[in-house]
Amino acid sequence: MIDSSAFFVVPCHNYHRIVELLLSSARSKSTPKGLQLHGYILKSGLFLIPLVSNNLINFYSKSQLPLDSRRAFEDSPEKSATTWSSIISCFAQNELPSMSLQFLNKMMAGNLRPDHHVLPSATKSCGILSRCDIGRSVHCLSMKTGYDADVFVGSSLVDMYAKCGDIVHARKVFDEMPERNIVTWSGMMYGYTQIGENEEALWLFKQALLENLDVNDFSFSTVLSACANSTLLELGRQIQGLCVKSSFGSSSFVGSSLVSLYSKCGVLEEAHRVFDETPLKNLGIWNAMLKACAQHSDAKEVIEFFKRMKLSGMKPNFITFLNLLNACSHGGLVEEGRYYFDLMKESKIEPTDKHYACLVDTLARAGKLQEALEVIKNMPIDPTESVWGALLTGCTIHKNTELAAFAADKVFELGPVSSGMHISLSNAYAADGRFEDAARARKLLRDRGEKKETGLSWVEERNRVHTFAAGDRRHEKSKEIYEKLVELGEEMEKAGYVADTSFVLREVDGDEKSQTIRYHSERLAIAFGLITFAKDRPIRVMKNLRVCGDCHNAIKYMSVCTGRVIIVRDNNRFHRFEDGKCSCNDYW
DNA sequence: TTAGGGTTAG
Repeated sequence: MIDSSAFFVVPCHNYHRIVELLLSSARSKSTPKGLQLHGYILKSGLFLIPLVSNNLINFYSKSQLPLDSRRAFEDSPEKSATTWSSIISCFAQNELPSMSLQFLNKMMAGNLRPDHHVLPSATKSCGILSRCDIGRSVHCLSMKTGYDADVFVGSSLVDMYAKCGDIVHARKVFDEMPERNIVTWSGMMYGYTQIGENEEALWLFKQALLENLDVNDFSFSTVLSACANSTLLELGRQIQGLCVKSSFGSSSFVGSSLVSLYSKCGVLEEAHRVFDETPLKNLGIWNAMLKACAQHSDAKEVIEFFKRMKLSGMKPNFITFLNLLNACSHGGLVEEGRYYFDLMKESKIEPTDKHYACLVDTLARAGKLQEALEVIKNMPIDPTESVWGALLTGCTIHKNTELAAFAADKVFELGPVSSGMHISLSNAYAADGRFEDAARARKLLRDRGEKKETGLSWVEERNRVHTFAAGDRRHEKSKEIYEKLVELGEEMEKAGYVADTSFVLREVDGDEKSQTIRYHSERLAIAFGLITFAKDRPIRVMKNLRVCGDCHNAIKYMSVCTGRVIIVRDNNRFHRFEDGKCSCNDYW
């Protein structure tokens, strides 16, 4: 029932007052007030006035009620370009991008030309759908109508191409635009971070500063995530300073990027501080903090944070659960892993292959190989490489060579395999005595001209990054680094360290094996840290691959012999070595 | 006195 008595004070002929009320309901997100207004508008016949019905469409759009918006659109007697623009933008903003494009077609079928308000919305819809093909048509349309010179249209095109991964066209549009603003620049920076060209994104940010553009929370969060991706701690700190100065320090988007930056750089305390100091916490910052705890192997704390998050009224999404499940698998928490997996279904969130991979990983690492296999068999979606890969890893740890080879077969059946996977497959077959298949896996790797990703470790020193590969002698302090490692090696052996050469897969004799292992990239990076940094400063090393078992053991001895804290981040988590122990409890 | 473009967390 709609009660119009509340509007007795509103003179019927003054529809401007109604428009004002609609606008203020949209702004204050007061849906009930808007619904009452709608009743009044219908009763009084005011919906016949285009300005009123257009505003009604916009009110529903801002209230995230696109279907009601559509009804208001249908009721509107005179559909001008503005009316179409309102409804097309409504669908683009309310997760109905396909419908937004359908309405663009309808608009054109009625001989109305899309203008500079419609085109950005339509382009945005193409970006959301990752439909570069349709996006190109909209681009052509913009050029034909001359609206491609408009800064809104151009910026939306840059973003659309970036979202579709077509950085070349994004850049072409960007370069050819007659006028650019901070939105255009942010879109371009975002595009580069999406394809891993973080340095290019940083360079653009610097240009934006030099051109005196008003950088804002959007640009800050993007550039900070570029720093996070490249673990550029010092640069990130400097940019944080700029954020604070320009009063974007309390933005939750900026906060999420900062939490992620500090977490990825191994400075967990700072991540906590940023989290605590961000006044309005959105889902992103909660997820970033959960991920930070998970990366630093604090499964219990992840669970505590999750409880706090629910108490604060924040609803989890699929990323939240991915972090929870990840924490459970790293912490060896089998029961908890199962619990959160079921909780996700209760929360009506469909598990993706990555969620299944986490569950399988948890079970398989704990030695529950048959259960893990059952989970895979009962999956409602097709198991992917990461799911079978998780089973394979567990089988390797628990030396079930037959099941490992079976998992490897399944991976092979899926078709092309990612580069690191060939080695795992080959090893699984070899362990099961299937040498021909092992050779086949290796041959595939060679045929495709792929090499195993080179293992690299790096250390940040002020604004410089020192990178090392295994056996690398290119560094200017190479001589001191190797001397340090030899000296330290002797102390470590006295303390009881024995090199375990089974981690070297190449077929070489024993001596050469221990030589190779002695100079893995992380050891060179640590030695550099030892001879460079003050004694009380932790040595932070980043690595792109997993740390091998022997290095993991060796670094424990290094922490004892030198009395230093050594923090190593591998491709998915942190190891904090202190007094001969590692924070991962040897479970990684 | 209506309508348009960019961000975080995986």
